[in-house]
Order: sequence, then structure tokens, then C-alpha cells
Amino acid sequence: MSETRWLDEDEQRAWLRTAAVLELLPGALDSQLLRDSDLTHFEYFALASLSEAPERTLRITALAALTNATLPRLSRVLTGLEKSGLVKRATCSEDRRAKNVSLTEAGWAKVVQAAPGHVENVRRLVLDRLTPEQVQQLSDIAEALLGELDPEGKVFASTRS
Amino acid sequence: MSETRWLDEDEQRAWLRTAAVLELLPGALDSQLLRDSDLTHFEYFALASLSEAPERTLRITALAALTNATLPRLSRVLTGLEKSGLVKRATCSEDRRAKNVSLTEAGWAKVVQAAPGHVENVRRLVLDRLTPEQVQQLSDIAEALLGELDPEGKVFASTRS
DNA sequence: TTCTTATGGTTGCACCTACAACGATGTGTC
DNA sequence: GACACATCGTTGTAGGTGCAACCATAAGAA
Repeated sequence: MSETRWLDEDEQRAWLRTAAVLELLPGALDSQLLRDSDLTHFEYFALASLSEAPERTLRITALAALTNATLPRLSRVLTGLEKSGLVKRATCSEDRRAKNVSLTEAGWAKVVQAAPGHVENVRRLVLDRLTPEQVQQLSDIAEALLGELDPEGKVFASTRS
Repeated sequence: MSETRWLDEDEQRAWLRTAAVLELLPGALDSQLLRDSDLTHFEYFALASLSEAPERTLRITALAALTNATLPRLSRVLTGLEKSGLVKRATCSEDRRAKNVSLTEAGWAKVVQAAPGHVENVRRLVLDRLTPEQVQQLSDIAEALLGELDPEGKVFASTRS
């Protein structure tokens, strides 16, 4: 048992501010999307991820990795999106345990409609409040944190150094 | 209607990484505290905030501002903490609409027991993965974001510049 | 083949959170 | 004092999320 290394003043301030952002930012992202497009941020992110995949189709497990969701969570969200006609599921022919999710035309239209407002919101809340140097710093910091949070690099593999 | 300013490559990478951290970090904080102390991060934060207040007591509204919670959310969390004997509520004598929440002895003991593991986890997940310069950068970045997320500075007033 | 084990995905259950509506008290105006 | 209005906190209700248990299919061993 080693002694606890308590936070010094600078560390404490940095962490308290970070925790505050962690608490506030997700809600700010959700509320704009819910208001303007009737989507949670997670739903938007899943649809956007699909929209950039080949054939706008992915294995459910692959989409879960991209969006960093657990399978149960994604499964239920997909059920909702399917009811809304934005995606469809189909059993995979090669591996009949697996399923492919595809964006429907309506789903594609939804992403196209929602994207500008969402991007504008990300700028307003985050990017436009930082200098270009800070944006780069944030990118490096987040990358460092993902090393611990997502050690296998499964999530957002395309964005890792 | 102005044209959408889409994200350039650096901005997109920074944002995707940040969104990934936003998705993963809260769960990592919760799971250590739930495992070791049977508290969510939010519950821990509320108890810790109380533990640093004069008399270990705060108005419910003041605690909501400190923890950045809505009143309904905090009210229900306090109900749970009260059932566990960690806090108690008492109607405020000066303003009988209001109530004061106080940490009980058991609540204080819980904070004392939980703090070392939590601090260690914050170091493992965040602070120890960054250079001292990056910790300072993160502090400044979070401060800048709170300017938009919490314009009135009600939250974490003590940590703002 | 048959048995065992691993993987893909869904569902039961419990809990947490948001939004809106509500009861109760305080403040200002006439 | 009596009214309108704002504030403090709680609760009804609906929906999201995690964990564990579950079914179905696949892969490997005997």
C-alpha cells in the first residue's frame, strides 16, 4: 500500500474543469440534435458512421466498436432507428450469427439534414472557442487518454495517430 | 443561411477523439467507484462537495450548481444517499422553501474511504498520461469550453480563472 | 459425427436521467 | 391584506443504459 498522491492545486483545477465539461458537453450535444433532428448524439453518430461505410452497411459488432457502444445498447438503439425507418437489419449470409445494418434512403436523408446543424454546434461549443494550437493540443491530449481508455485501439481506429 | 463550414481533417480528428473520450471516460470513472465504494461518480462528487463545505452542509440548489446537476436529478440522488444514511436533509429555517443537505458521520467516512482509490483512478486515466504542460493545456481548454457551456459561471466558480 | 467452447446479438431487469407538472413558500405591487 | 409572480424542491412519466442471462450459430476436439 503506497501513500495516496493527492492532487496539487493545478491538477485539481484541471481535473475539476475537465469533469465539468464531461458533465455538460454531452447534454449540449444531445439537446441541439433532439431539438432540430429528433436524434440523440449517439443515434446521430451511429447513422453518420454508417453513412461513411462501404455500401452504407456494417456488421453490428463493427458499428459497436466504431461508436464505442456495448452490444446491448446498440441493439436497442438500432431497434428504435429501424422502427423509424432509418436503418434496416439483415442476417449476414456468410456468418448466420451476425447481422448487417444498413442505412436506408430515409436514414441517409436524415444524416444530410442533421449534419450542418450538428457541425455548427460542435464549432460553437468547442472548436470556435479554441485557437488552432489548442485544437491540436486537445487532439493530442484525447489521443493520450484513449491509450488507456481504449487500449486495443478498436474505437476510432481511423483517427488514431 | 450561410454555407456550412465543414470540419477540416485536423478538426475532424480532434473532434472524433474528443467525442470518444466523452463516451468512455464517464463509464471508467463510474466503474471504479461502483466496484470499490458502491458509489456513482456523481454521488461521490456530491458527497465530496459537501465534505468541503462549511459545516459539511449546503443548500440543495447550491449543491446542484456545484455538481452541475438539475434539481430533479439531485433530488433523487439525495433520496438514495439519505436512505443509505450518508446525508440528511433539513428544512432551512430562514427560507422555508429551501432545504440544507448535510453529510452525516457515515457520509464523511465514506468519502474518506473512497477518495484514495478515486484519486488514483483519475491519475491512471488522465493526469499520469499527460505531461505537466498538457495538464495545463487541458485546464485552459476546459476553461474555454466552460465559457460557452456554463456562461454564468455558476458551476465550479471556485475553479474559474 | 458428437461434444465442448467461443462468438453475435437480443432481452429481462434494475437503475438513472430528463422534462414537465405540481405543491409550498417567498417577494413585490396595489 | 390580497393578488400576481418567481423560486425551492419533489414527483409522474417516459426513455436510455448497464449487467447478466439467454438463444442461435460457428469453430475446434475427440
